[in-house]
Amino acid sequence: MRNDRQQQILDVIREKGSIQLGDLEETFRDVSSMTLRRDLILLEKENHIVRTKGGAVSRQTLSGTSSNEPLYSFRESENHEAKKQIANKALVYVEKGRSIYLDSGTTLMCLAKILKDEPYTIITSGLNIALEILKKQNPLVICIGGQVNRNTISVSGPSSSSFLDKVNIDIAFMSASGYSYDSGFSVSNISESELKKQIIRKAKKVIVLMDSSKKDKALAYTFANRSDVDLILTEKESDI
Amino acid sequence: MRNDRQQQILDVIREKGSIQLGDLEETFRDVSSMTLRRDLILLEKENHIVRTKGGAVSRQTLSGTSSNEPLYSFRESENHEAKKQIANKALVYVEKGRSIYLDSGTTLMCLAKILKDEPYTIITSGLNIALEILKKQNPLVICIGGQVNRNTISVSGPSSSSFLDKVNIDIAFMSASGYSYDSGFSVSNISESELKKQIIRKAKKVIVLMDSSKKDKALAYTFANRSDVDLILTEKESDI
DNA sequence: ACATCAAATGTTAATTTTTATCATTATATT
DNA sequence: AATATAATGATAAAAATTAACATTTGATGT
Repeated sequence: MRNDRQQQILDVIREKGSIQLGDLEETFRDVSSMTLRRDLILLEKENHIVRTKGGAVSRQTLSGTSSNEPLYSFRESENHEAKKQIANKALVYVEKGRSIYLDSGTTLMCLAKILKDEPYTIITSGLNIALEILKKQNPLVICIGGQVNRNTISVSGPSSSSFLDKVNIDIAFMSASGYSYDSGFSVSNISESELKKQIIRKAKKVIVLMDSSKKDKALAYTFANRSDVDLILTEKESDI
Repeated sequence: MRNDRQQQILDVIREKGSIQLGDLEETFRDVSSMTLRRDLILLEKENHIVRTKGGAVSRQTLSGTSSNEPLYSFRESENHEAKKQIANKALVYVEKGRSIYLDSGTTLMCLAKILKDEPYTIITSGLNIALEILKKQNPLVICIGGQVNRNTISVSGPSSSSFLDKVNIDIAFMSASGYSYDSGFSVSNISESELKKQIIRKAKKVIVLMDSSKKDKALAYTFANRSDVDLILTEKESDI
């Protein structure tokens, strides 16, 4: 129904909020602009985006903020089953008493939901993730400061960096918008990329949670190479 | 800034969710299509719509499935009516383009909800307040980092302080748990008290929003005296 | 391996929409 | 009334979209 490229396009649009056709042409040099155009037409038919002149914007919804409701409407989240599987795999690596970083993103939100209510320190850049963990009684929640991105509901920016100097991270669970052998792990937002770099430098152990649709994709900003991370968890049997 | 016709166009787009330029031309036969086009450009600049090829869609339908959701939909907290009154009084002091600090607390949440969707920088320690402001299109949202308090859903702590060094605050809207002539403004949590102190030092103008039930109460930690703040807003006629 | 079909993609011209520019008309200000 | 300023109109140039058809790719059955 929707192929890999189309999924990736949707991911980028959701992350950035909007896109220009020219940007897509640069990212997907191996297909014609007409194909990309057709991809956008499909995504618009599926009601995920609205096409504009020369591009498209995301229809992604911020739903009610009564702190009990999830911020993303999860039924619409793609690959939800895969994400739940990945989160379950990650659960094994979460140890009581540790200092744990949870990146932003829907996969990490899945992990946040199923985390045991035990005393650890959860550090996160995702506002919705912080609120989710707050529902539990025992974890200490630390939210990174910075400018909030409307699309990812996560903070980043220069002020985030200095904030991180002071915290220790035992284990970091990271997300990525794309991974390829040549480009490593990448996202489409530079300040989020910088934040991720810094997290990875600080963390003693780094685990990337990534459903397989992200594989062989390269986005604008690489934040890590394969050798920078300790483990990649996917929904497939064999992790990369 | 926005004329009658433009307001009418926006109303129609919001009601129908989207519009085609042709429909507008039929409705407004007395102006040229170029003028209607310019109207749409203006409305897009104001972030109320997104222009598409041959028309436009409302940002409300873009970002909200439940456009019917009432403005005040959160649970009635204690003294809710008073808080709404106070928030309305505060609204007058909010100027476009400024850098504004919103403290945590339900009164400030009231203010967050009724803030106009205009371009200012909102700095806040309240995670729920940040999320509320994020629903709007224009404000830049900056969230302070730190440890999150489960009861107030707000951040504070040593790391918050260094974060604040880098931001400027034109006007700070503060809350308090108690006020008395002798003890000044007080709260019951030391790190929140420290954060408030620092905010007040940095802000060019300080306004305290406080329903009258807080009067003549003193809590453990004083963060300011009457002379440290410029204005106190209450639900009563005469502000203190 | 081959033929065949269907789906996906590429190419190009025609069409539509948008932008840019400048002329014109309204509105306000002194 | 004179002048400036803003809003609108008209039109050509530019850009993006669509439509139509050609080509490639990938799967399937023989």
